[in-house]
Amino acid sequence: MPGGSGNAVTSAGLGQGSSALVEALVAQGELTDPASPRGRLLNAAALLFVEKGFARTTVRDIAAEVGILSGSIFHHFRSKEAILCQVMREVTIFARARMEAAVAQERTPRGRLRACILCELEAIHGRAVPGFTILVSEWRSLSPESQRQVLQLRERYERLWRDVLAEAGRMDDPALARRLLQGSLAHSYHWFRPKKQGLSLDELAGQVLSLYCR
Amino acid sequence: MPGGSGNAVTSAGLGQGSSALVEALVAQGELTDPASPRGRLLNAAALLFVEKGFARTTVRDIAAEVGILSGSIFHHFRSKEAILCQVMREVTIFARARMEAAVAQERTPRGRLRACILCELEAIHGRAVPGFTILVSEWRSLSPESQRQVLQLRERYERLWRDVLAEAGRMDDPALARRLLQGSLAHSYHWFRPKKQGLSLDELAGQVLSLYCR
DNA sequence: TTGATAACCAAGCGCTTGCTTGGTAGCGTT
DNA sequence: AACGCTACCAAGCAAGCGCTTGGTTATCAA
Repeated sequence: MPGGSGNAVTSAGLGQGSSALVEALVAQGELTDPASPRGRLLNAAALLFVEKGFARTTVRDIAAEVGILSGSIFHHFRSKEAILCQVMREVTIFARARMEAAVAQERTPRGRLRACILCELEAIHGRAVPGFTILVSEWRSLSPESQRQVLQLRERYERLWRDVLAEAGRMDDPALARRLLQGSLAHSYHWFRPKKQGLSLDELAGQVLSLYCR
Repeated sequence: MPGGSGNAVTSAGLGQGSSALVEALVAQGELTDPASPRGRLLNAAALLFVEKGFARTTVRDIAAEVGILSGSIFHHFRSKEAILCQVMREVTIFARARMEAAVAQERTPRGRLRACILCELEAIHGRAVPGFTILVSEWRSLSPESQRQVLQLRERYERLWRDVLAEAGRMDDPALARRLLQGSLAHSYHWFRPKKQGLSLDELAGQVLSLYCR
Protein backbone atom coordinates (compact mmCIF):
# COMPACT_ATOMS: atom_id res chain seq x y z
CA MET A 1 0.00 0.00 0.00
CA PRO A 2 2.54 2.61 -1.09
CA GLY A 3 1.45 6.16 -0.29
CA GLY A 4 -1.83 4.61 0.70
CA SER A 5 -4.85 6.19 2.25
CA GLY A 6 -4.12 4.32 5.48
CA ASN A 7 -1.46 6.94 6.10
CA ALA A 8 -1.57 7.71 9.82
CA VAL A 9 -0.73 11.37 9.44
CA THR A 10 -3.42 11.91 6.84
CA SER A 11 -6.01 10.17 8.95
CA ALA A 12 -5.01 12.40 11.85
CA GLY A 13 -6.37 15.37 9.97
CA LEU A 14 -3.71 16.82 7.69
CA GLY A 15 -4.63 18.92 4.72
CA GLN A 16 -4.03 17.47 1.29
CA GLY A 17 -1.07 19.76 0.70
CA SER A 18 0.75 18.46 3.73
CA SER A 19 0.21 14.79 2.99
CA ALA A 20 1.80 15.39 -0.40
CA LEU A 21 4.70 16.97 1.46
CA VAL A 22 4.98 13.91 3.67
CA GLU A 23 5.06 11.64 0.63
CA ALA A 24 7.79 13.71 -0.96
CA LEU A 25 9.90 13.56 2.20
CA VAL A 26 9.33 9.82 2.50
CA ALA A 27 10.46 9.39 -1.10
CA GLN A 28 13.63 11.32 -0.29
CA GLY A 29 14.27 9.03 2.66
CA GLU A 30 13.97 11.87 5.17
CA LEU A 31 10.85 10.54 6.85
CA THR A 32 9.70 7.04 7.70
CA ASP A 33 6.67 5.92 5.72
CA PRO A 34 3.75 6.38 8.13
CA ALA A 35 2.07 3.30 6.67
CA SER A 36 4.99 1.00 7.53
CA PRO A 37 5.11 -0.83 10.87
CA ARG A 38 7.94 1.39 12.01
CA GLY A 39 6.07 4.51 10.93
CA ARG A 40 2.92 3.44 12.70
CA LEU A 41 4.96 2.90 15.86
CA LEU A 42 6.47 6.36 15.57
CA ASN A 43 3.08 7.98 15.12
CA ALA A 44 1.53 6.10 18.02
CA ALA A 45 4.49 6.93 20.26
CA ALA A 46 4.35 10.60 19.31
CA LEU A 47 0.68 10.88 20.23
CA LEU A 48 1.20 9.04 23.52
CA PHE A 49 4.22 11.15 24.44
CA VAL A 50 2.13 14.27 23.86
CA GLU A 51 -0.77 12.89 25.82
CA LYS A 52 0.95 11.35 28.85
CA GLY A 53 4.57 12.39 28.66
CA PHE A 54 7.57 10.19 27.90
CA ALA A 55 8.19 8.86 31.40
CA ARG A 56 4.58 7.90 31.98
CA THR A 57 4.26 6.19 28.60
CA THR A 58 5.38 2.55 28.70
CA VAL A 59 6.55 0.46 25.79
CA ARG A 60 3.50 -1.68 26.50
CA ASP A 61 1.29 1.35 25.89
CA ILE A 62 2.91 2.00 22.53
CA ALA A 63 2.75 -1.63 21.49
CA ALA A 64 -0.91 -1.90 22.45
CA GLU A 65 -1.68 1.17 20.37
CA VAL A 66 -0.51 -0.52 17.16
CA GLY A 67 -1.71 -3.97 18.16
CA ILE A 68 1.51 -5.86 18.89
CA LEU A 69 3.22 -7.15 22.05
CA SER A 70 5.71 -5.02 23.93
CA GLY A 71 8.73 -7.12 23.13
CA SER A 72 8.14 -6.79 19.41
CA ILE A 73 8.93 -3.09 19.58
CA PHE A 74 12.60 -3.90 19.99
CA HIS A 75 12.67 -5.48 16.59
CA HIS A 76 12.24 -1.93 15.24
CA PHE A 77 14.06 0.21 17.82
CA ARG A 78 17.06 -0.35 20.02
CA SER A 79 15.47 1.28 23.06
CA LYS A 80 12.55 3.36 24.22
CA GLU A 81 14.71 6.44 24.06
CA ALA A 82 15.57 5.67 20.44
CA ILE A 83 11.87 5.97 19.66
CA LEU A 84 11.71 9.40 21.28
CA CYS A 85 14.83 10.48 19.43
CA GLN A 86 13.50 9.38 16.06
CA VAL A 87 10.14 11.02 16.72
CA MET A 88 11.92 14.28 17.44
CA ARG A 89 14.13 13.97 14.38
CA GLU A 90 11.23 13.41 12.03
CA VAL A 91 9.08 16.07 13.67
CA THR A 92 11.91 18.55 13.22
CA ILE A 93 12.43 17.64 9.59
CA PHE A 94 8.74 17.87 8.77
CA ALA A 95 8.14 21.13 10.63
CA ARG A 96 11.06 22.70 8.83
CA ALA A 97 9.90 21.59 5.39
CA ARG A 98 6.44 22.84 6.15
CA MET A 99 7.60 26.25 7.30
CA GLU A 100 9.97 26.70 4.39
CA ALA A 101 7.08 26.05 2.04
CA ALA A 102 4.85 28.52 3.86
CA VAL A 103 7.49 31.26 3.92
CA ALA A 104 8.27 30.82 0.23
CA GLN A 105 4.69 31.69 -0.63
CA GLU A 106 4.84 35.11 1.01
CA ARG A 107 5.95 38.28 -0.75
CA THR A 108 6.49 40.68 2.19
CA PRO A 109 8.66 40.54 5.34
CA ARG A 110 5.58 40.98 7.48
CA GLY A 111 3.79 38.21 5.60
CA ARG A 112 6.73 35.87 6.11
CA LEU A 113 6.84 36.54 9.85
CA ARG A 114 3.13 35.99 10.08
CA ALA A 115 3.53 32.72 8.18
CA CYS A 116 6.19 31.52 10.61
CA ILE A 117 4.06 32.34 13.62
CA LEU A 118 0.98 30.67 12.19
CA CYS A 119 3.03 27.69 11.07
CA GLU A 120 4.37 27.04 14.54
CA LEU A 121 0.99 27.62 16.14
CA GLU A 122 -0.55 25.07 13.80
CA ALA A 123 2.22 22.64 14.60
CA ILE A 124 1.49 23.08 18.30
CA HIS A 125 -2.29 23.05 18.25
CA GLY A 126 -3.50 21.48 15.08
CA ARG A 127 -2.63 18.01 13.98
CA ALA A 128 -0.30 19.46 11.37
CA VAL A 129 2.84 18.12 13.03
CA PRO A 130 1.89 15.40 15.51
CA GLY A 131 4.37 15.44 18.37
CA PHE A 132 5.75 18.92 17.85
CA THR A 133 5.26 19.92 21.47
CA ILE A 134 7.47 17.03 22.57
CA LEU A 135 10.47 18.94 21.27
CA VAL A 136 10.10 21.27 24.24
CA SER A 137 8.33 19.23 26.89
CA GLU A 138 10.47 16.11 26.66
CA TRP A 139 13.81 17.61 25.75
CA ARG A 140 15.40 16.50 28.99
CA SER A 141 14.30 12.92 28.45
CA LEU A 142 16.85 12.67 25.67
CA SER A 143 20.42 11.55 26.24
CA PRO A 144 23.10 14.15 25.46
CA GLU A 145 24.05 12.30 22.30
CA SER A 146 20.45 12.27 21.06
CA GLN A 147 20.07 15.94 21.95
CA ARG A 148 23.06 16.72 19.78
CA GLN A 149 21.48 14.91 16.83
CA VAL A 150 18.16 16.70 17.09
CA LEU A 151 19.81 20.04 17.73
CA GLN A 152 21.74 19.70 14.51
CA LEU A 153 18.55 19.13 12.54
CA ARG A 154 16.84 21.96 14.37
CA GLU A 155 19.44 24.51 13.39
CA ARG A 156 18.04 25.01 9.90
CA TYR A 157 14.58 25.59 11.34
CA GLU A 158 15.86 28.21 13.75
CA ARG A 159 17.97 29.93 11.11
CA LEU A 160 14.88 30.47 9.01
CA TRP A 161 13.16 32.05 11.99
CA ARG A 162 16.08 34.37 12.64
CA ASP A 163 16.30 35.41 9.00
CA VAL A 164 12.63 36.26 8.90
CA LEU A 165 12.81 38.13 12.19
CA ALA A 166 15.87 40.08 11.12
CA GLU A 167 13.86 41.34 8.18
CA ALA A 168 10.53 42.01 9.84
CA GLY A 169 11.06 42.15 13.60
CA ARG A 170 11.10 45.29 15.68
CA MET A 171 13.69 44.06 18.20
CA ASP A 172 17.40 44.66 17.70
CA ASP A 173 18.38 41.07 18.35
CA PRO A 174 16.54 38.52 16.17
CA ALA A 175 17.82 35.61 18.25
CA LEU A 176 16.40 37.14 21.42
CA ALA A 177 13.12 37.89 19.68
CA ARG A 178 12.92 34.29 18.50
CA ARG A 179 13.46 32.99 22.02
CA LEU A 180 10.79 35.21 23.55
CA LEU A 181 8.45 34.31 20.72
CA GLN A 182 9.14 30.61 21.02
CA GLY A 183 8.27 30.71 24.70
CA SER A 184 4.97 32.47 24.07
CA LEU A 185 3.96 30.10 21.29
CA ALA A 186 5.03 26.94 23.11
CA HIS A 187 3.24 28.01 26.27
CA SER A 188 0.02 28.61 24.36
CA TYR A 189 -0.30 24.83 24.26
CA HIS A 190 -1.27 24.94 27.93
CA TRP A 191 -4.09 27.45 27.70
CA PHE A 192 -5.28 27.94 24.14
CA ARG A 193 -8.34 25.94 23.13
CA PRO A 194 -9.13 26.43 19.42
CA LYS A 195 -12.89 26.35 19.65
CA LYS A 196 -13.84 26.92 23.24
CA GLN A 197 -13.39 30.68 23.20
CA GLY A 198 -13.57 33.69 20.95
CA LEU A 199 -9.91 33.71 19.94
CA SER A 200 -8.95 31.74 16.82
CA LEU A 201 -5.48 30.58 15.88
CA ASP A 202 -5.40 33.23 13.18
CA GLU A 203 -6.32 36.00 15.60
CA LEU A 204 -3.76 34.76 18.11
CA ALA A 205 -1.12 34.86 15.40
CA GLY A 206 -2.18 38.44 14.63
CA GLN A 207 -1.85 39.52 18.26
CA VAL A 208 1.61 38.01 18.53
CA LEU A 209 2.61 39.55 15.22
CA SER A 210 1.59 42.99 16.41
CA LEU A 211 3.97 42.62 19.35
CA TYR A 212 7.01 41.59 17.38
CA CYS A 213 6.59 43.14 13.95
CA ARG A 214 8.02 46.59 13.24
CA MET B 1 17.03 25.93 66.49
CA PRO B 2 14.06 28.19 65.82
CA GLY B 3 14.63 30.62 62.94
CA GLY B 4 18.15 29.30 62.96
CA SER B 5 20.98 30.01 60.58
CA GLY B 6 20.77 26.43 59.31
CA ASN B 7 17.83 27.61 57.25
CA ALA B 8 18.01 25.74 53.97
CA VAL B 9 16.61 28.58 51.88
CA THR B 10 19.07 31.08 53.34
CA SER B 11 21.97 28.76 52.68
CA ALA B 12 20.77 28.40 49.11
CA GLY B 13 21.59 32.04 48.50
CA LEU B 14 18.62 34.20 49.39
CA GLY B 15 19.08 37.84 50.19
CA GLN B 16 18.51 38.93 53.76
CA GLY B 17 15.26 40.62 52.91
CA SER B 18 13.79 37.41 51.55
CA SER B 19 14.84 35.26 54.49
CA ALA B 20 12.99 37.68 56.75
CA LEU B 21 10.00 37.21 54.46
CA VAL B 22 10.30 33.46 54.83
CA GLU B 23 10.39 33.72 58.59
CA ALA B 24 7.31 35.90 58.61
CA LEU B 25 5.42 33.40 56.44
CA VAL B 26 6.58 30.52 58.62
CA ALA B 27 5.34 32.38 61.69
CA GLN B 28 1.95 32.80 59.99
CA GLY B 29 1.84 29.09 59.33
CA GLU B 30 1.82 29.59 55.54
CA LEU B 31 5.20 27.99 54.95
CA THR B 32 6.94 24.99 56.51
CA ASP B 33 9.99 25.93 58.58
CA PRO B 34 12.93 25.12 56.27
CA ALA B 35 14.97 24.03 59.27
CA SER B 36 12.50 21.34 60.30
CA PRO B 37 12.85 17.78 58.98
CA ARG B 38 9.77 18.27 56.85
CA GLY B 39 11.09 21.57 55.53
CA ARG B 40 14.46 20.09 54.69
CA LEU B 41 12.70 17.32 52.78
CA LEU B 42 10.67 19.85 50.82
CA ASN B 43 13.74 21.86 49.92
CA ALA B 44 15.71 18.81 48.85
CA ALA B 45 12.80 17.52 46.81
CA ALA B 46 12.31 20.89 45.11
CA LEU B 47 15.93 21.05 44.00
CA LEU B 48 15.90 17.47 42.76
CA PHE B 49 12.64 17.98 40.87
CA VAL B 50 14.19 20.99 39.15
CA GLU B 51 17.38 19.14 38.39
CA LYS B 52 16.09 15.76 37.22
CA GLY B 53 12.34 16.09 36.90
CA PHE B 54 9.68 14.49 39.08
CA ALA B 55 9.47 11.11 37.34
CA ARG B 56 13.22 10.60 37.33
CA THR B 57 13.59 11.57 40.97
CA THR B 58 13.04 8.63 43.34
CA VAL B 59 12.05 8.80 46.98
CA ARG B 60 15.42 7.20 47.66
CA ASP B 61 17.12 10.18 46.02
CA ILE B 62 15.23 12.62 48.21
CA ALA B 63 15.87 10.61 51.36
CA ALA B 64 19.58 10.34 50.61
CA GLU B 65 19.78 14.09 50.11
CA VAL B 66 18.70 14.76 53.70
CA GLY B 67 20.44 11.72 55.14
CA ILE B 68 17.60 9.37 56.01
CA LEU B 69 16.29 6.10 54.57
CA SER B 70 13.62 6.06 51.90
CA GLY B 71 10.90 4.57 54.06
CA SER B 72 11.21 7.34 56.62
CA ILE B 73 9.89 9.84 54.11
CA PHE B 74 6.42 8.43 54.54
CA HIS B 75 6.39 9.46 58.15
CA HIS B 76 6.21 13.04 56.82
CA PHE B 77 4.24 12.67 53.58
CA ARG B 78 1.49 10.35 52.45
CA SER B 79 2.98 9.83 49.01
CA LYS B 80 5.61 11.05 46.60
CA GLU B 81 3.01 13.13 44.83
CA ALA B 82 2.05 14.78 48.13
CA ILE B 83 5.62 16.07 48.30
CA LEU B 84 5.34 17.60 44.85
CA CYS B 85 2.00 19.13 45.72
CA GLN B 86 3.29 20.71 48.92
CA VAL B 87 6.38 22.01 47.15
CA MET B 88 4.16 23.69 44.58
CA ARG B 89 1.87 25.12 47.22
CA GLU B 90 4.67 26.68 49.20
CA VAL B 91 6.47 27.92 46.10
CA THR B 92 3.29 29.62 44.98
CA ILE B 93 2.71 31.23 48.35
CA PHE B 94 6.26 32.49 48.60
CA ALA B 95 6.44 33.81 45.04
CA ARG B 96 3.20 35.69 45.53
CA ALA B 97 4.33 37.30 48.81
CA ARG B 98 7.59 38.27 47.21
CA MET B 99 5.98 39.87 44.18
CA GLU B 100 3.39 41.72 46.23
CA ALA B 101 6.21 43.23 48.27
CA ALA B 102 8.13 44.22 45.15
CA VAL B 103 5.11 45.81 43.48
CA ALA B 104 4.19 47.76 46.61
CA GLN B 105 7.53 49.53 46.47
CA GLU B 106 6.95 50.98 43.01
CA ARG B 107 5.22 54.30 42.34
CA THR B 108 4.50 54.09 38.59
CA PRO B 109 2.57 51.60 36.42
CA ARG B 110 5.66 51.01 34.34
CA GLY B 111 7.74 50.46 37.47
CA ARG B 112 5.25 47.92 38.77
CA LEU B 113 5.25 45.99 35.52
CA ARG B 114 9.01 46.00 35.47
CA ALA B 115 9.02 44.74 39.07
CA CYS B 116 6.72 41.85 38.18
CA ILE B 117 8.87 40.83 35.23
CA LEU B 118 12.09 41.00 37.22
CA CYS B 119 10.48 39.19 40.12
CA GLU B 120 9.45 36.24 38.00
CA LEU B 121 12.79 36.16 36.21
CA GLU B 122 14.58 36.03 39.55
CA ALA B 123 12.27 33.27 40.70
CA ILE B 124 13.12 31.30 37.56
CA HIS B 125 16.85 31.89 37.39
CA GLY B 126 18.13 32.98 40.75
CA ARG B 127 17.75 30.99 43.89
CA ALA B 128 15.08 33.41 45.05
CA VAL B 129 12.30 30.83 44.87
CA PRO B 130 13.79 27.34 44.69
CA GLY B 131 11.51 25.13 42.67
CA PHE B 132 9.56 27.84 40.88
CA THR B 133 10.08 26.29 37.44
CA ILE B 134 8.42 23.09 38.64
CA LEU B 135 5.10 24.88 38.56
CA VAL B 136 5.27 24.74 34.77
CA SER B 137 7.48 21.77 33.99
CA GLU B 138 5.85 19.28 36.34
CA TRP B 139 2.27 20.46 36.23
CA ARG B 140 1.05 17.29 34.59
CA SER B 141 2.66 15.15 37.27
CA LEU B 142 0.02 16.39 39.69
CA SER B 143 -3.30 14.64 40.23
CA PRO B 144 -6.39 16.67 39.27
CA GLU B 145 -7.21 17.21 42.92
CA SER B 146 -3.73 18.55 43.67
CA GLN B 147 -3.88 20.74 40.58
CA ARG B 148 -7.06 22.27 41.89
CA GLN B 149 -5.41 23.11 45.20
CA VAL B 150 -2.38 24.76 43.64
CA LEU B 151 -4.49 26.57 41.07
CA GLN B 152 -6.53 28.11 43.84
CA LEU B 153 -3.40 29.46 45.52
CA ARG B 154 -2.05 30.64 42.19
CA GLU B 155 -5.07 32.79 41.42
CA ARG B 156 -3.97 35.64 43.66
CA TYR B 157 -0.57 35.65 41.98
CA GLU B 158 -2.11 35.85 38.52
CA ARG B 159 -4.61 38.50 39.52
CA LEU B 160 -1.78 40.75 40.59
CA TRP B 161 -0.16 40.25 37.18
CA ARG B 162 -3.37 41.10 35.35
CA ASP B 163 -3.96 44.21 37.45
CA VAL B 164 -0.46 45.48 36.76
CA LEU B 165 -0.77 44.70 33.05
CA ALA B 166 -4.15 46.38 32.78
CA GLU B 167 -2.53 49.53 34.07
CA ALA B 168 0.74 49.48 32.16
CA GLY B 169 0.40 47.05 29.27
CA ARG B 170 -0.01 47.99 25.64
CA MET B 171 -2.21 45.06 24.70
CA ASP B 172 -5.98 45.23 24.88
CA ASP B 173 -6.36 42.00 26.79
CA PRO B 174 -4.28 41.81 30.00
CA ALA B 175 -4.96 38.09 30.40
CA LEU B 176 -3.61 37.39 26.92
CA ALA B 177 -0.59 39.59 27.56
CA ARG B 178 0.11 37.71 30.78
CA ARG B 179 -0.02 34.38 29.00
CA LEU B 180 2.34 35.44 26.23
CA LEU B 181 4.63 36.98 28.82
CA GLN B 182 4.56 33.94 31.04
CA GLY B 183 5.61 31.75 28.15
CA SER B 184 8.55 33.98 27.28
CA LEU B 185 9.75 34.19 30.87
CA ALA B 186 9.32 30.49 31.62
CA HIS B 187 11.09 29.50 28.42
CA SER B 188 14.06 31.69 29.29
CA TYR B 189 14.96 29.01 31.80
CA HIS B 190 16.11 26.86 28.90
CA TRP B 191 18.48 29.31 27.27
CA PHE B 192 19.37 32.19 29.56
CA ARG B 193 22.64 31.83 31.45
CA PRO B 194 23.13 34.75 33.89
CA LYS B 195 26.87 35.12 33.51
CA LYS B 196 27.89 33.36 30.37
CA GLN B 197 26.88 36.10 27.98
CA GLY B 198 26.44 39.82 27.75
CA LEU B 199 22.78 39.93 28.71
CA SER B 200 21.98 40.35 32.41
CA LEU B 201 18.68 39.55 34.09
CA ASP B 202 18.03 43.26 34.41
CA GLU B 203 18.64 43.89 30.73
CA LEU B 204 16.45 40.95 29.79
CA ALA B 205 13.67 42.39 31.94
CA GLY B 206 14.11 45.68 30.12
CA GLN B 207 13.81 44.08 26.70
CA VAL B 208 10.66 42.24 27.68
CA LEU B 209 9.25 45.39 29.24
CA SER B 210 9.77 47.31 26.03
CA LEU B 211 7.66 44.75 24.19
CA TYR B 212 4.70 44.78 26.53
CA CYS B 213 4.68 48.26 28.11
CA ARG B 214 2.67 51.04 26.50
C1' DT C 1 9.89 7.29 86.82
C1' DT C 2 6.69 6.96 83.59
C1' DG C 3 4.41 7.75 79.36
C1' DA C 4 3.56 10.09 75.11
C1' DT C 5 5.28 11.63 70.83
C1' DA C 6 8.27 12.66 66.86
C1' DA C 7 11.80 10.88 64.01
C1' DC C 8 13.83 7.37 62.12
C1' DC C 9 15.75 2.39 60.91
C1' DA C 10 15.77 -2.33 58.89
C1' DA C 11 13.73 -5.27 55.95
C1' DG C 12 11.21 -6.31 52.37
C1' DC C 13 6.61 -6.76 49.65
C1' DG C 14 4.17 -6.39 45.45
C1' DC C 15 4.29 -4.41 41.31
C1' DT C 16 5.98 -2.26 37.01
C1' DT C 17 9.57 -1.27 34.06
C1' DG C 18 12.63 -1.71 29.80
C1' DC C 19 14.43 -5.19 27.55
C1' DT C 20 16.02 -10.25 26.12
C1' DT C 21 15.54 -14.71 24.32
C1' DG C 22 14.23 -18.39 21.31
C1' DG C 23 11.15 -19.55 18.20
C1' DT C 24 7.56 -19.15 14.26
C1' DA C 25 4.34 -17.61 10.43
C1' DG C 26 4.05 -15.47 6.10
C1' DC C 27 5.91 -13.83 1.85
C1' DG C 28 8.67 -12.99 -2.21
C1' DT C 29 12.73 -14.62 -4.86
C1' DT C 30 15.30 -17.97 -7.14
C1' DA D 1 11.09 -26.69 -3.08
C1' DA D 2 14.37 -24.25 -0.55
C1' DC D 3 15.91 -20.05 1.14
C1' DG D 4 16.10 -15.59 3.39
C1' DC D 5 13.94 -11.86 5.28
C1' DT D 6 10.64 -9.12 7.88
C1' DA D 7 7.50 -8.99 11.43
C1' DC D 8 5.89 -10.78 15.18
C1' DC D 9 4.66 -13.95 19.55
C1' DA D 10 5.27 -16.18 24.15
C1' DA D 11 7.54 -16.10 28.21
C1' DG D 12 10.05 -14.10 31.43
C1' DC D 13 14.31 -11.85 33.70
C1' DA D 14 16.66 -8.42 36.50
C1' DA D 15 16.30 -4.15 38.31
C1' DG D 16 14.04 -0.47 40.24
C1' DC D 17 9.95 1.56 41.93
C1' DG D 18 6.61 3.53 45.70
C1' DC D 19 5.25 2.23 49.83
C1' DT D 20 4.32 -0.77 54.31
C1' DT D 21 5.39 -2.84 58.53
C1' DG D 22 7.10 -3.51 63.12
C1' DG D 23 10.26 -1.96 66.03
C1' DT D 24 13.95 1.42 68.15
C1' DT D 25 15.80 5.76 69.91
C1' DA D 26 15.78 10.47 71.69
C1' DT D 27 13.27 14.15 73.80
C1' DC D 28 10.44 16.20 77.03
C1' DA D 29 6.40 16.95 79.94
C1' DA D 30 3.83 15.26 83.97
